[in-house]
Amino acid sequence: MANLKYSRQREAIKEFLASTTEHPTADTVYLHVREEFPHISLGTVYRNLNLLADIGEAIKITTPHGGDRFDGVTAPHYHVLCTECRRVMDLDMPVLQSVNELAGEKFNGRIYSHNALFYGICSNCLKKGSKIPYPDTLTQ
Amino acid sequence: MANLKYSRQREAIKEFLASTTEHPTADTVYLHVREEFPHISLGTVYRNLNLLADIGEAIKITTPHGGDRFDGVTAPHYHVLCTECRRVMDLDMPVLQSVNELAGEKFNGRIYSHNALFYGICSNCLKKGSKIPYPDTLTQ
DNA sequence: AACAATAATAGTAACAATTACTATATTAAA
DNA sequence: TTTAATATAGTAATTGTTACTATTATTGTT
Repeated sequence: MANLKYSRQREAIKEFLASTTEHPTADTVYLHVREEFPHISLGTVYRNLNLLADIGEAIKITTPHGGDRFDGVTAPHYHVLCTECRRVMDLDMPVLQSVNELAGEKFNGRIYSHNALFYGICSNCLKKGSKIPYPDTLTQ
Repeated sequence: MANLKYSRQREAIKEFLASTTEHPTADTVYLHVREEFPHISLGTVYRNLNLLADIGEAIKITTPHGGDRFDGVTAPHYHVLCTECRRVMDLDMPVLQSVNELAGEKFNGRIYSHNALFYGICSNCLKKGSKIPYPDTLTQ
């Protein structure tokens, strides 16, 4: 593993991640960090976000729409994707660690983790009259 | 909803999806269907795969690496991603429908489904000596 | 404080996956 | 068999992301 060297840009990226629960994309992080570092490059943002994810200081969330999102909260937790506005929200529900073993029994190999993405309509979009889409089972 | 009109290309795509459990990418589908339709365009493959997913005759699986994958089996089920060889495999385990309600209690809105992707090492890669990577918790 | 070794950066180009566009062809139905 | 609608092939454009490179910043050492 390569030695990490401090960088102010990386620190700003971490701070921004810590300050939001919006699960921003790399581009959103870029737009915000650019307020402090007007010359920061998008590549630097990507490199650092991936680095943070690699060393376990951030989580990369892959969703069916748009680019990957990043989360500064590294404690295992699930997410909800509002399929109307495409916001990604935290779900304050314990991670079902036991399903890894359950799944392992059915799998010819080793399972060490899982993630779950819930699909729903957020309260905001419900207010606006959004309905659950068809097909209502999008389980991958 | 637009009226669907039969197309031989779409039929071939469906047949190929039905014939495999490999969860192919659009490109892989393209390469195979091209054996029967040498002039089929990649755009046609994408359009039809997305169409099939929209009408519930296929499932689109988004993974953290590489392009989306497609599955002709539409009954809800989970998948395992081997983080070594990146194969996506079916998991023969009942979908935990009850967690949707569980999650709904914790979410200010409506939840209608979820998907889960398990991370592991397949038997093949275990044989080759592959180990579980660090961090061992990749739960998004 | 100056130096050397290493890692990080900005800026740009390249890449991969996917969608959009358009003129032609196929399908379905009158 | 004409007509209207949908689908196609081929291509260009877009999006999200990574790779490259010369320069700069960091860190440890004299």
